[in-house]
Amino acid sequence: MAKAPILTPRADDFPRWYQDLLNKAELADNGPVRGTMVIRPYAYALWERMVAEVDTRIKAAGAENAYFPLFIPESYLQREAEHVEGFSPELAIVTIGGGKELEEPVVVRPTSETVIGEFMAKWVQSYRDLPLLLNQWANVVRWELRPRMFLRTSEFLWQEGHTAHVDEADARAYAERILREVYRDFMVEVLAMPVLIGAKIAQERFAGATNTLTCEAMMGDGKALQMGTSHELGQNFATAFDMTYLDEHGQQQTCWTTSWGVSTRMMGGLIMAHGDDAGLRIPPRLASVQVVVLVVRDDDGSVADAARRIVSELTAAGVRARIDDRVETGFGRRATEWELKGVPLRVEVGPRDLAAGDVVIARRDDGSKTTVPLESVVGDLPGLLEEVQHDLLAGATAARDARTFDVGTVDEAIEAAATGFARIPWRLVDDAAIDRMGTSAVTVRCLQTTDGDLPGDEADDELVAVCARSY
RNA sequence: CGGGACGUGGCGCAGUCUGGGAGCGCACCGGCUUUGGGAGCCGGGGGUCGCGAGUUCGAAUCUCGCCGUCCCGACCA
Repeated sequence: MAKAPILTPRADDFPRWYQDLLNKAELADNGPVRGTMVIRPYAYALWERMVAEVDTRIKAAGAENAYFPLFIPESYLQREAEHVEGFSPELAIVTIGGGKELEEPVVVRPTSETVIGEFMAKWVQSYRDLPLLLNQWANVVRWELRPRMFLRTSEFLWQEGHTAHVDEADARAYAERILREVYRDFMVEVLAMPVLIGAKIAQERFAGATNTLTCEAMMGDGKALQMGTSHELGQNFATAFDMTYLDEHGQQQTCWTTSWGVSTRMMGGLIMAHGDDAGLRIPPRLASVQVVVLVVRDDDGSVADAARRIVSELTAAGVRARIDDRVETGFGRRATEWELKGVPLRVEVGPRDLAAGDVVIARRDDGSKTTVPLESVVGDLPGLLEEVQHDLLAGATAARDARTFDVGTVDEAIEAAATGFARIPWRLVDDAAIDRMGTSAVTVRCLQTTDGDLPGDEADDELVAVCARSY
């Protein structure tokens, strides 16, 4: 009598579960060119919600949006040695335009430090022009050898912020501010993902950065995912692009710059952090559809009328609600579809409910159902959405903590990282240890203070290295 | 890019070893009955068997090449 599972159970084959979910929840398809993907409307609606929430926070941090070209002269990349070395293997380069060989090949941007640096240099003349705080929403291309939908695709959508500052302290403070007030705040408060913040070790830094800060999340299989990064670029790009200004003493100075980004990779993180064997579980503050009002059946049109009334009242109350009145399709199928898509709350209305003056509310996060009076449902739902939001974060935090282990040796770290995160004193991790962990696919995800904050002035031997397998 | 597995209607697969009718389940379309957890019955539509060569009277099936997908590794913000 047991039906075949809708999705491959996560415990059986996590990657397969992920693929199944992308298909069944109508999130994405592979594109015709290897490594590319088509983002379907439901997933794109979620991305648009992410964009809206992140964009609001970026603007609150003082940055302005602009747009720079997709094509970058190859020579720009070459001006910063580490940068070009880091990106060369994954560049897409256009050599023919308009049917003719180009005099200088153009690269399809893998990131825009170089073009933006060129223009920042032009725009910054005085210390009064600083800080210069820019952001752009764009697509970028990095030719990937091993693509994975949303997590690593050859083309992806993202936001890249680029800023220039008078000195190192100001640049550092801004890079940290973005990490805390934009990225972590968004991930914790909206995505309900309890991300760790920390600094990357030298080997894991962005090509051309002097310091890379990161938000790391734990996925449902215990592996880590880098959800966003904020870089201090020192004066590397400022020097390469002659980004200078006159200070208040009339002295020529070189800027200090930062860059920071989050991408459609966060979609993959959202899926793998909250998804369960029945599908997605979208946190309410993110959800493009927070409540679906499902007409169970309708003999005379009265049920649909009641459902429409609920939807319009919810909409008026600021809830993102929609109706499902496809009564020609069975109840069970439709309930299953909305579960796959992770809609946080489902309101079920049928003739029996209506006769009793009730509706049924089903929570996606814990599967519970409660019957409530029709009159109170609209008033109750906003609070219930917040409760679901809170419980998803609490659940993800508990799941992460249950798989996080403080260890005292590299061997223990490797063992703990097989199922989750290992926290080990950084002073115990030398180059040989990093190599040894590497053979078990374990890497240092970030360095933190013992209480989980960004490294500051403390000596290295007081820091903790969080180690894990990762995507 | 190295190792492995796999490409057959939208999805999941059988058929390939041993060459000769392109099939099954789900999904889709129509009708009737249904509708409180993945509906039932009847009737339908849809596939150059990944692509290209080759062997053969004849290729989904054998050979070679290429492309793609998934896993592992290397690489990678």
